[in-house]
Amino acid sequence: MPELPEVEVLRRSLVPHLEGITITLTEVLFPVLREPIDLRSVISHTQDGRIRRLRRRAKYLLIEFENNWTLVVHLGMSGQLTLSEGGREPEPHEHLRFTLSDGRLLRFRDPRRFGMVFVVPTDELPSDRHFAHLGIEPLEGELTGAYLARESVGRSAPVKSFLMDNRRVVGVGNIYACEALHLARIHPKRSVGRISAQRWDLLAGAVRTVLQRAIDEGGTTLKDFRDGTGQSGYFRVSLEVYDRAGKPCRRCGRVIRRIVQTGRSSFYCPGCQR
DNA sequence: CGGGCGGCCTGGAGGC
DNA sequence: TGCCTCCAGGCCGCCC
Repeated sequence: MPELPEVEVLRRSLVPHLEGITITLTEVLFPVLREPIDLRSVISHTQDGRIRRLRRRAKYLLIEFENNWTLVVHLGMSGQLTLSEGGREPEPHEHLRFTLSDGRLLRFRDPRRFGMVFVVPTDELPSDRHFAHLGIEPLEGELTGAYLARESVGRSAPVKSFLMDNRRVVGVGNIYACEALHLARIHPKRSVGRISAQRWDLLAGAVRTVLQRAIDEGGTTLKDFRDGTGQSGYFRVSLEVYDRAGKPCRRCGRVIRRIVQTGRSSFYCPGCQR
């Protein structure tokens, strides 16, 4: 599900509801995720804690408490973090829930269990093993063609895998890698060793443009993405290539193709992308 | 050592 | 209707 835009949309949707709020009860219903939830530490550092602010790093949502601990949530492929006003009946695949001081619930559900939930002291977050190797944030001014060109020196990987490698740039997953490459008119299989400086500039701009537009549209809901209040995103209708195999390119009319690269589907236009 | 691949899970779609 | 296979937005570790 969630690439950078979806996590950012989730974060923004939760800010007005969570910042300054106190958690009165933390309950772990089903601790089994890819990394098991450490009940003791999650409960002891969030229950009775007051949320200072919500941040994001890469595809991780960071819920920072005034006790200087941070609750880290990763949605994996199918995770959802939603506020609910209704009853307290457990929902399907509900792993964890927080009761807020106003009585509402913040629920974490994740059918496929690729998500992650853990706590870490806020000042130790950068050196945590989930974060230490991460590359730059694409929307914070550091992503330039020169940076990408520099990072690609001595490599031969296809540009799509390179874009999705979070040691270089974070937040770009399968959908937005395909979309950015289409916008920059680069074939997903092109080797990073054979991309000109001008084309790197174009690609850096395309990544930022695509991510920003997706945020503006509330993210991409293919199936199950919802923000913290249950809203779907609308960027799906703006996708130019992702999941459009067999349909015409809206820019040149050629038929969009699907290929498989490192086990993932890549969608591209054989007319525009060389 | 860069990079490709399998594995982790459930559920929905489509073929027969 | 039911059973099977394939596929899905991420990430890590293993292996060549």
